[in-house]
Amino acid sequence: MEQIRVLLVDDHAAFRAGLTALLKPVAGIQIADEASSGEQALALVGQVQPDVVLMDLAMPGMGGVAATERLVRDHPHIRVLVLSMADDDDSVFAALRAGALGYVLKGARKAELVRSILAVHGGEAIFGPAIASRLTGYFTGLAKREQGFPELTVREREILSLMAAHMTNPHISERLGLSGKTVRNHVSNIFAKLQVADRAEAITRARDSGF
Amino acid sequence: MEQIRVLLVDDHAAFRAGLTALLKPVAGIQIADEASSGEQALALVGQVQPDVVLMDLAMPGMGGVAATERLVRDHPHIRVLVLSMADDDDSVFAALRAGALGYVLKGARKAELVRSILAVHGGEAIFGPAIASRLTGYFTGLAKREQGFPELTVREREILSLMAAHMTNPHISERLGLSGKTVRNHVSNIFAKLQVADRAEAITRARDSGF
DNA sequence: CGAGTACCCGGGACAATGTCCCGGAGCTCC
DNA sequence: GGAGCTCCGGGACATTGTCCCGGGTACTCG
Repeated sequence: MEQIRVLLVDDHAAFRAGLTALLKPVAGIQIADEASSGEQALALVGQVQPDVVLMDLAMPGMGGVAATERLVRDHPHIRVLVLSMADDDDSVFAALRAGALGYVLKGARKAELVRSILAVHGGEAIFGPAIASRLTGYFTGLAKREQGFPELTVREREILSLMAAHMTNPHISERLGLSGKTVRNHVSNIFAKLQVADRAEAITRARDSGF
Repeated sequence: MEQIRVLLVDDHAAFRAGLTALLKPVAGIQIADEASSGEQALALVGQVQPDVVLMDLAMPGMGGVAATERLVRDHPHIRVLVLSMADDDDSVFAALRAGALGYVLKGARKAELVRSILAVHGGEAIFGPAIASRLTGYFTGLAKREQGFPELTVREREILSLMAAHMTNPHISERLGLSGKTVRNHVSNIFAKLQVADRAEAITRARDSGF
């Protein structure tokens, strides 16, 4: 049976030891090595060749976010699973932006942790319950902003999309073969329907609505 | 051992049958019922009381997205795992906005599917490999947009933040006790530094950069 | 101390943007 | 045959943005 090689990155030796003891008896998972800092992790991945890196975020020196960013950039085949205490929005989204495939809190039960390692190893993305609620909150929050988007005519939607692409009125009129005046009138009507005062706000609204 | 009650929602009877055959022998998972449309699923959840709903997206009548939206709104304790053919951005993010906790492609292997059901049942969020890459692309794409935000002076940041609040130049000048002309000049300088042409784009940039 | 630099404050002249009017053409629905 | 839209444009006007300009202040460097 092929083993999943895991690299542990955490500044607390006791936590690494506990994790090793927890994962040692699991079939299919093998602790390849440990690192106590982001710098050390980056230095080790070359020779250790892990499949999955279990990454803590709060560490002295280079934090887990920066380490993750460099790791996924230099070794795209390695999957990073963040294992952190922090469940605030900033930490979660910073890890995601850095390229982490998963995010699990340190309080996770063994079954959840093992499942997460297996999932991440297969290229799946997985997030613990507390993190999952932040993620869905993020997207359904977006959805909420979408509601109440007024109905626009075909022409108006066409023009709004060109506006959202940061085109000036003359460019739009040229593209559509219209008079500059007509475009400005359409633009004005769009503003009225969206209940906004200017181009800037109209584009913000359109963007938030996934236009 | 407690069973996870799963409700299958898909308009193809053959696919439901295949899925049932696949999941039947799995310990801990139980197919509670099947539905062939979004409407039928909504009608069934009350009496079936599933823990997890396996939801297809492309269905005649009410689609999976709309069904998911109503389902999570009316039954927050039920977790929705989308099982779809579509791997485009629109489908994935529409499902997320609707409140789905997971998204797996129909080509997924049995192990991945079972793992996803278990994860979603525990409140975790999980996404198949193809979907995971879209998700990380979304967030690392955000990160890319954030970089390279030029340095602005104190005054300029002050004015930009008021612009982002959709204030007109006269309002800004009044608020700051400046001449309207001065504000316009500041605004113009901000545009030059941000390398944008108008208010709209400046605000978009500021927003994307978490200003 | 003087020179240079960066920031802040404004004016002038001009182009682009947006507002509130107006009328005409096509189109559907009753 | 209206009644009500959407679309197309004009006129007059205010706002916004651009590219110039100069004066004042504060800071650093030689």
